[in-house]
Amino acid sequence: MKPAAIVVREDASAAKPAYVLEDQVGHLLRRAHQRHAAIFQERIGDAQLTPLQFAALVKLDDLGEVSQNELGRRTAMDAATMQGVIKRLLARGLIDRKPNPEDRRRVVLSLTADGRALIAAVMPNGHAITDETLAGLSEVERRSFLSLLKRLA
Amino acid sequence: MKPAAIVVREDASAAKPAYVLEDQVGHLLRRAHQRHAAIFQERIGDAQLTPLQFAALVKLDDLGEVSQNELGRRTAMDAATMQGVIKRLLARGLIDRKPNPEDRRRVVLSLTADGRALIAAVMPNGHAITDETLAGLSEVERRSFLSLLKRLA
DNA sequence: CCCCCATTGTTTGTACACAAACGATTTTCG
DNA sequence: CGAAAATCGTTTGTGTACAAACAATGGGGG
Repeated sequence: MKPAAIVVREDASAAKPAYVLEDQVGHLLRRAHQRHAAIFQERIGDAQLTPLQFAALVKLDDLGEVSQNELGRRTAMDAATMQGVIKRLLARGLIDRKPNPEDRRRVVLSLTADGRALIAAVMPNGHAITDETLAGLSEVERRSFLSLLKRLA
Repeated sequence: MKPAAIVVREDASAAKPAYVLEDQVGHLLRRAHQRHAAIFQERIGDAQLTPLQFAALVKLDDLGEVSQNELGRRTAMDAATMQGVIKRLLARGLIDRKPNPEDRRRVVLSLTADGRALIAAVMPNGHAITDETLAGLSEVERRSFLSLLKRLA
């Protein structure tokens, strides 16, 4: 005869592990990113400036002159996305764009005076945004979180 | 006379804190999310299924019947985004949609047999995706990271 | 009962995000 | 040298993401 123990838990704990959406990294990363975007928009101080546009300006400020694809690599945007970002920054007169005489495939991007002024003005807000996003974590937790996140990215 | 120590470091460490794009939470969250999306697409096992569509199906599987806005709240999508997701799932015949007789503003969403079959088939891949995204972190680090991330989201 | 207000789902417009295919160039290598 | 391969920037198409405005409906409070 079959011992009862054999069928115990067939329906409960022994079942396949539940897929709890709220516990999945992907879902949590998406929500954290959404929250950050909301904080950014509210705090950056320039209603038109988006996170990607800000990132492009910051990198351009660092690098001086770069090609479009190179800037894309430094800011983790693909070439197609870069198109739109550059177009909008050009339209606002924040960046300059000219052909590269040494390589006719490339363009040379750089900040305009307006671009430099804007980035200088909103840079402190960038720090505040990072801070506000991490509010709720202690100093130690922040360091730990950022270090782990960096390894995932 | 002025002691030299007073002006030491005026230009270097004492300058305003540098804004290093690569160290900002927002940028890291964005990149981690990008990487996760790439892993998802490669591993989910259904070329048409996106992370949001998968999330909607999972929640619908949990809840049985829900309204569109309610499903949006449970999956962190706003009403406008939900429109597109629902439209594509309907087009593929994975979900069903009918009016709610008790409230003529609402619709009732539920999985079709095809939807249930698909979600059952790809659920294990969902776990594998979470796992692969967290590869590189130890068990302890994963738990720590997820717990901190959850507090940010 | 009726007016105010909240909620539901929809539409429009802007901005990422990426695959895929393209022409123009530059580089590499046989 | 010259053909193949790689890189650069562009375009098209699909799919999030969200603000803002909308009509239709539902739920009170006076």
